[in-house]
Amino acid sequence: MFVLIYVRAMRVIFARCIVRYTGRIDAELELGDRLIVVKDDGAVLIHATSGLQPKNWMPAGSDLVEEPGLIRVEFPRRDERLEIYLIQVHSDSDHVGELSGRLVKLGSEREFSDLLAVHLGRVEENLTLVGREYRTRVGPVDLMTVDADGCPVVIEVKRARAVGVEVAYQLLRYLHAVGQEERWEGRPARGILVAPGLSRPLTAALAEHQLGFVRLSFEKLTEAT
Amino acid sequence: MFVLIYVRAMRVIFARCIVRYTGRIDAELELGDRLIVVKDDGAVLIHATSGLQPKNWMPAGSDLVEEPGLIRVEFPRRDERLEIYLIQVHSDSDHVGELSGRLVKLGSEREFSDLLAVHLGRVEENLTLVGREYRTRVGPVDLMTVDADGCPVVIEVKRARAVGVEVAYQLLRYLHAVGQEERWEGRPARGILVAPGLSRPLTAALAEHQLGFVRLSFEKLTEAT
DNA sequence: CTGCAAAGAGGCGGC
DNA sequence: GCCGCCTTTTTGCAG
Repeated sequence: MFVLIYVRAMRVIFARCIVRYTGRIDAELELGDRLIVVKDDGAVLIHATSGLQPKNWMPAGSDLVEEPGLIRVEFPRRDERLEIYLIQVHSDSDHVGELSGRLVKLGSEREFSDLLAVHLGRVEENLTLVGREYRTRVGPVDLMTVDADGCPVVIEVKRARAVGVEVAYQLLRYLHAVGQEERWEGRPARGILVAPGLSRPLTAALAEHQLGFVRLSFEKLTEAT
Repeated sequence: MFVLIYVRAMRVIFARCIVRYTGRIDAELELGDRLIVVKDDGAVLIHATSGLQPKNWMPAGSDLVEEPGLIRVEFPRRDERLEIYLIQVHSDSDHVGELSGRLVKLGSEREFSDLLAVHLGRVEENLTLVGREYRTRVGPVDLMTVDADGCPVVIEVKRARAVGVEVAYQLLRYLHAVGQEERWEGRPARGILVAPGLSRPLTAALAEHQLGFVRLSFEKLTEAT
């Protein structure tokens, strides 16, 4: 009797190598010792001995061809190509994984927005939710609402500590689009940013363009409800 | 006689583990087999057997403490913490790298912009360069120029294949700021986007706000000059 | 597939 | 340090 276990393997090579990438840009990684990770879905990573980011990589779905001293990786659909010239292989081993548990995240912006949708009073009194990820011509509004007068109120939610100026213009862009929609029958639209904090230039931009701001963090919202 | 070689090492563990991250969010990576990479600068990566991105990570500069069956990684400055519970270690080895060559990239936006700065004629005739990364109140303009009439012309350069609507508003934001600067003595400012391609909504937005567009890619610019 | 925005984004350059 | 923005961003989601 056999028991079939869904097994996934990855190959890990530590080698002195030269790597060339061509596709979205052209890049050459000069001779050095690197960790090369080849995953079973075609993803490839080239890591140096320091630094968080990989020096080179190829996406999942890549095709891999091996010749002596050379690993070719291709992603034809985007015309990307990676060549790993192996000068000296220090180690080369396969690792078989039989178990792959999920990654569970708590506290993302989506959650913040979900929670805020049922506590609109924390933003302003007498707001009614019209839609989440409400679609406009120029992108989705986090929380589309109307106030007691039936005027549209666009709410943009950010979870990041420091929010930059570009957000004021993101909000203005949505307001511009919402202002052109017929369903509001010409009533003026307002915009409100909800975030834990602002950059100084953003503070100025919000004032200049008469955009609202409510200081609120995910932590504050969860602990107070 | 001793020869001192600057050596950099990284540790590579393949293990069945549970990982908990707390800091910017809270996350739990459930029991599974993962590749754990610990670099000599404190960077830590947790990779599953598939997928390009690490499931968890910690930045370079992190502090690492090891106990039996547990690796604690901390980044106190940002109050981030990672705990790796090692249930079963399949392999654990150190890799010493003696050589670390540079990564040389060709074709980034900076280069595109540099090249365009000396070939302004490809954008429009009779433009004069005023500055690169020209600072305004709301962010840096890629190429600040003036036309033959002394009117300011803001040029935004994008290298990506498909550019989204938000770029039209980035340009409008710069135009708004430039329009308030005294040095132009009230002359009207124009904006031009240079990119290889546009999304359909962006095409509409550029027309609606009377922004210019020049279709040009890094490849085209290099081959034609 | 297109289009847009979030990400524990990371990393760079300027001030 | 703050601030804005580019990235071979990657990833996810909706129409």
